[in-house]
Amino acid sequence: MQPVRRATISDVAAASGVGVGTVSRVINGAANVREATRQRVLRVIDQLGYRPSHLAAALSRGTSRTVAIVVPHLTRPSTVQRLAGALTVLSEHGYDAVVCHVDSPPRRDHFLAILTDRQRCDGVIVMSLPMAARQLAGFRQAGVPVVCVDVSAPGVPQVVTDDVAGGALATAHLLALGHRRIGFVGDSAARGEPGFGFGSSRRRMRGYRRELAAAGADCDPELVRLGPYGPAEAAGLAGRLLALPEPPTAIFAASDTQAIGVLSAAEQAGFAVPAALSVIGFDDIEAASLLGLSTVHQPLQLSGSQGAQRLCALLRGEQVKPRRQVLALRVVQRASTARLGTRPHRQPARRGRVREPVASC
Amino acid sequence: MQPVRRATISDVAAASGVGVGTVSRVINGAANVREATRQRVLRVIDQLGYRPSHLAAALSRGTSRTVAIVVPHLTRPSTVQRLAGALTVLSEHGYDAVVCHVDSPPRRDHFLAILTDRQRCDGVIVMSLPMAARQLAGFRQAGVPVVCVDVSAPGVPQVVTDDVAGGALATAHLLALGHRRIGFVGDSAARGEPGFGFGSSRRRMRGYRRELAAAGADCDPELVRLGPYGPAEAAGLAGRLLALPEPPTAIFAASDTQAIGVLSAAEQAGFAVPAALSVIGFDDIEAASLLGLSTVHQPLQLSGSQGAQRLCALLRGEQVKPRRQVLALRVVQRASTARLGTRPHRQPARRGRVREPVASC
DNA sequence: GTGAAAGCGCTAACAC
DNA sequence: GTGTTAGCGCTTTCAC
Repeated sequence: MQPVRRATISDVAAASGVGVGTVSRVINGAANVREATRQRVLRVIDQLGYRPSHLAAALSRGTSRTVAIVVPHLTRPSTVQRLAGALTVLSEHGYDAVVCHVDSPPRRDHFLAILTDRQRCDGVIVMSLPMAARQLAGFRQAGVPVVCVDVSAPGVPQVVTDDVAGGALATAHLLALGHRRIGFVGDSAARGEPGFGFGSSRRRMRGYRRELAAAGADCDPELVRLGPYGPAEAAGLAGRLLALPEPPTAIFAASDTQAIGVLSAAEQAGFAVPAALSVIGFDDIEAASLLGLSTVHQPLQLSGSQGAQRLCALLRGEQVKPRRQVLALRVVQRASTARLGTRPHRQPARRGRVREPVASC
Repeated sequence: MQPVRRATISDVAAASGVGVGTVSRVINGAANVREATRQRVLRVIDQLGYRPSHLAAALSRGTSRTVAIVVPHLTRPSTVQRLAGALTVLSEHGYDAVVCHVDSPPRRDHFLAILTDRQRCDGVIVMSLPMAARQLAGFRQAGVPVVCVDVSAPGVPQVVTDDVAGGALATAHLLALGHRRIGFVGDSAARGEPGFGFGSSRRRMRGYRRELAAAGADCDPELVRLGPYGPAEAAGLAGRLLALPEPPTAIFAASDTQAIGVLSAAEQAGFAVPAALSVIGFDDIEAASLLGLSTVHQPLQLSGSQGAQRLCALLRGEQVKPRRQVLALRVVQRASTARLGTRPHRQPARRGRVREPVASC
């Protein structure tokens, strides 16, 4: 039906009686083209149904205008928000974004390896994924700029939060409410997991332990329960916590998703929240405010957009000034945490007070 | 530090004393290369730190091995699952996936326009986004294969569910439990929204109306409440429904996310679920099972992977046989729906019974 | 099994 | 302003 051989730039040039250079200028909106010429070329382009070749342009130009985003756990609410933030910025800057979803260590290594191909992408954003020294060296050697989001890497521009401080913040909030027996529900560092052993859950737990120790509170190892990420799993862990002879009066979950599991377990076990059990999460995803969940807020979307912004700056040849950008964390108190011993007074479940900003940009 | 000019294939050829053709064969794992030669070339590649140019290879080959996914509402749980399903399959087939996140009609049109560029992508997957005839024609003319997921388009291979039937299914479930006054909470077709006026919510509502009419049940227009997507918004709508002089005894929400808002509103308004109010959602996202939410299950991830699979087949030059693939829907009953008039008997909140499969593959 | 050479379709530098 | 030309770095015949 359609002619098999599609028009190229030189077909357009010939048909409009100009050189390919001029056609190229018209296509790319260069200023130095007479309006009449421009119109004529445009008309021919339309008549011939000419569409420029993305590849040829990119090869000739020497840059693909593509950025790769390497990211595990895509289906977690926090991850998606980061991704969305990055996509918006990249798109605004005219970059295509190829998303590399990491669902296993081999896949991670695969992506990290091929992205050092020449002219595959102009830069890459690595989210929540610790990189091996060899992989970092690979990018450096290939001259492919990298920006990390939610993870650190030596010498790489990064947008992070202080998870340890955040864990401490959550714990301090509970301590301030008079709690002394505070449980923790977080991720086990499952073997074979993409970010094996270095996730945010671990760091938040460190903050929890530090704060407990500083307060001289109960550091019973039985109060710490780790398992696979997921609300149902967290519910299971919390259930066992609540079945203890001396159960905790408060639980800090490493993420809101897990905190939701904890809430569910509490209901199941007949612990009224917050009267009999205080619960605090981390992230401040959308569901948190709906459920009246107290949590540690972090700017998820912003982390993604900032990461992308920094990469774009890098690609413009600019320097990114403080290598490490630390985003602010703050406790948002809602209806799931209360003073120890308080009777079930109904609190507004929707609006939360904001407290204690921490860290800076 | 590093030599500015990086090695090309001809550098490798020269250094290993063979022609570029041979190097190309080695790189691409072609069979007809003597083992000794192969080893020698490989060694030189390593020494020179040679990395093939993705762009040059693609241009020369005439295909980018890239697939674009155009998708709105990325942060909705259902969308992410579809996306994840597609990404996995594409990656397995060696395709890069560029994700085009549509957050407004102009952006949608922008993406749909540039994706018809020659050699930009080998094919595109359009999710949950109705396409204009002109856009469809654009792809056809450009020879870029398109597959739709969660949306129909004339002449385009598509993976969908029967949302109307799903809406009817949910409603029938409530009717079977004895409910007659059944509310509906769904999306308003907000002007300026990407998929203006043709979302799944609308179709599910049609099924709801049809089923009510067929049963001769109450079709009070006051029982239908539409608003912007989101749990908080849905909670608001449900709140007003429950404040009615004669409130509904059951509510069907167009998505689980909105159903969660309804649950929250019910709690707020003092309606015990399911004793005083039955609630059913749609999608069966992870949170649904945790909250014991009855819902209409649809295979989200599968829709994405099937869409990708079909596109890959298309790109292999194969025919995709039934143009329209309809995925099965079924009601999953959990703890949020019960027979009208039933007293608050505790049901297991986690495990659900599965009922009434509908439609086929 | 291997080398030589012809493109792939465009951008950018340079001359007019 | 506009035309001409030299690459961009690879894949792929086609001989040998």
